[in-house]
Amino acid sequence: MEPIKEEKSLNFIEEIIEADLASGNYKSILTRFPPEPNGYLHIGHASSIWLNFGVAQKFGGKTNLRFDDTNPVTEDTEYVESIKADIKWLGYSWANEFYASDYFEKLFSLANQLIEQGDAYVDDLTPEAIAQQKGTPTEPGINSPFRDRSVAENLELFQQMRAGKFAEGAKILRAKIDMASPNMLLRDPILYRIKFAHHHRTGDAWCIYPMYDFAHGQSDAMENITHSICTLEFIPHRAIYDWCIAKLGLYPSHQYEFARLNVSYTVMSKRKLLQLVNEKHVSGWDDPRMPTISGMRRRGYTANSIREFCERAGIAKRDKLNDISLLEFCVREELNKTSYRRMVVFDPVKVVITNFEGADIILEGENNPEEENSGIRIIPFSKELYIEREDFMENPPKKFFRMAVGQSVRLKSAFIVTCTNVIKDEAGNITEIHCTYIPESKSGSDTTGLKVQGTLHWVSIKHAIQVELREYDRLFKSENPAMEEGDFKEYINTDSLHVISNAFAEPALKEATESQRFQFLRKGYFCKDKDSSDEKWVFNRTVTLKESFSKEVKK
RNA sequence: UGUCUGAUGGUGUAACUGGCAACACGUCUGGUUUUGGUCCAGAAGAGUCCAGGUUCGAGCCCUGGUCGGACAACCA
Repeated sequence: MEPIKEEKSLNFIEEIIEADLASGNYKSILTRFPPEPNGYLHIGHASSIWLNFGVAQKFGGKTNLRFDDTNPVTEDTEYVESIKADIKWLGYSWANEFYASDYFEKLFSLANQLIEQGDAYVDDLTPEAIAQQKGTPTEPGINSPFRDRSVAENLELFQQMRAGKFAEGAKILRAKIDMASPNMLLRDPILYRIKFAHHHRTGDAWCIYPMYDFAHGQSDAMENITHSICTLEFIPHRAIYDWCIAKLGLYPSHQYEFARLNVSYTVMSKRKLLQLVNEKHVSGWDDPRMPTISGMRRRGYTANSIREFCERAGIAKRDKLNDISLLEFCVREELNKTSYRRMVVFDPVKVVITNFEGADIILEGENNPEEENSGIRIIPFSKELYIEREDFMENPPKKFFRMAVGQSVRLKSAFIVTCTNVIKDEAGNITEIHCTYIPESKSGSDTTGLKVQGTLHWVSIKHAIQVELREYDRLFKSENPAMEEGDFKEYINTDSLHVISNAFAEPALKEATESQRFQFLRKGYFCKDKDSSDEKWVFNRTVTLKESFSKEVKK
C-alpha cells in the first residue's frame, strides 16, 4: 500500500525538533512565518516558508503567519495582500493570521514592566551621540548620562513619549544591559522610538513603535511559538531575544538560525529588488525576470517546482549560493510531465509543398507524450507552411539533422518531406523552400519504412496565429551581484529581455489560458502572459529545453 | 584588537553520531526516440581548510592555527 520511501536524513532544524518532541520538551510544535510587509516575497522567502510550514506539517504542528509590522514608514497593505496571496499560491495555509501591531498595547505594558524592574530607561541622547557612545567591536561603550534616571521618572517620560509630547528622535527607550558587552547588540539596545507616522493598521493611534528586538521575541512568546526559525544574521540578536523573555518571564520560545537561500545571477534582498522596481530596471515586482514569487509565477514557474527546489537546496548553517541550474531542473522536471506540447515557429521561413494538391489535411498530435491520457489536438496541414529559419541550411555540416536541399526530414505529427530547391530574392535571402511530401508517411500510419534523422516543428500558414514571445535571460551578468565591488546595478544584464513579435503558432494555442503551461516543441516551456488580449497572444518563456546541439556546435 | 558563526567534488546537501566519503544538480560517453527534449546505461570529478593530538580506526572527538561571513540602523 504505502510506497516505500527512501529514508531521508533530517536537516538540523528537524533534528532539533525531533529531539524536543522525543524528550517531551514540547508536546507539539508551533512555528511562525514573520514577513515584514515592505516588499514582495522572493524565492529566498519561499525557502523559509517551506521550512516553517513544512517542518510543522511534518511533525504534526502548526504555523502562524505574523506580519512584523513595527516600522510604519516602510510598510503597506499592498504588501500584506501580495504576501498572503503568494503563501497560498505556494500551497500553504496558516493557523492564525497575526500582526506584531496587534500586540502594541501589550508590548507597551511589557516595556513598562521592564522600566519598573529597572531594566530599561528613557534616553535623551541624539542618534549621533548614541552611536558614538556605543563603542566599537573592540572597545567598550560608555554609559549614557540618562542611564540612571529613577523608575518613576522613566515611567513618566515613557508615558509622555506615547502621548506625543516629544519630537521624533528626542527620546528613546533603551534596555539597561551592559555597555561593555562584547556583543554590541547588548550595549543598551533601543526598545522604542518615536515616529509620527501613519501605520497601515493602527493608523495614528501610536507615535512610538517597538523595535524588532523588542517585538519579535515577545510576539513569539505571546503566541507560544516553540521554534522561532530565522536567518543567520539574527544570531547575535538571540541574546536580546533570550534576555527579554527571561526578564519578562514570558513563554520560553527559542530562536534557531539557518542560512538564507541565495540563487546565482540574481539578488535576494528586498531593498535591492525595490531599487530595481523603482528605477525601472524591471517592469514591476512581478516582472518575469524577478526572483520574486509573483515574478516567477508570471514567468511560468509552478508552486510545486519551487517547493521541490527548496527541498533539494536543503537547509544548513553556512552561507551558500545555489546554482540557478537546479531551479531550472526542477521546473523542467515538472513541466515535462505536465505541460501540453504545441508547435510555434519563432523565426519563420516559408515552405511550399510542391506536390500537395487538394483539400487541407487534418492531423492529430498528442498533447503530451509523457502523460498517457492527455488526449490529442487537431493540427491542420496545407500546401504552405512555416518552419524555423535556423532549421534549414544551404551548406549543412555533417551532423545537421535538419532540412537541406536533397535531405529528408519528418515534420512532427505530419509527413516526411524532401527539400528540392530554394527560392531567393535579389539580395540572396531565402524566401521559399520547396519540398515534396510523401503521402504514405503520415504520422501514425507510415507505410514507407523510411527512417529520417530529424524532426522539425512547423505550422500551416493560413491556419496559424501570430503570437508575441518574450524570452528572458538572467537579470545579472555576475554570479553573485551582491558580493561584487561597487554598486550591484553595474552588473545588470541589459539584454535580459528578448521580444519576438513575429512568431506563428498552431491554431490550438488559441485556447490557451493563463494557468496553462506549454512546451513549445524543441523550444522551451511557455505560458500565456497577462498582457495578452483577444487579438494578441503573448507568451513568456519559463525556461528553455535542455539543448545539447548548441553545445555540439560550439565545439 | 572583540564577540558570534561557519568550512565535505564546480554547486547544494548527506555520511545511522568514531568504521572503506554518498545523493542530487552540472559536466562528459554511449543507447533509445516522430522533440538534438524525455528516458536508459555509464564515466570523470573531493580524500573532507591546515598542523598536531587521542584512538586499532577521525570528515566526525581534543588543541592550536588559517580563511570566510555576521555585528557599531531610532531597519527587519
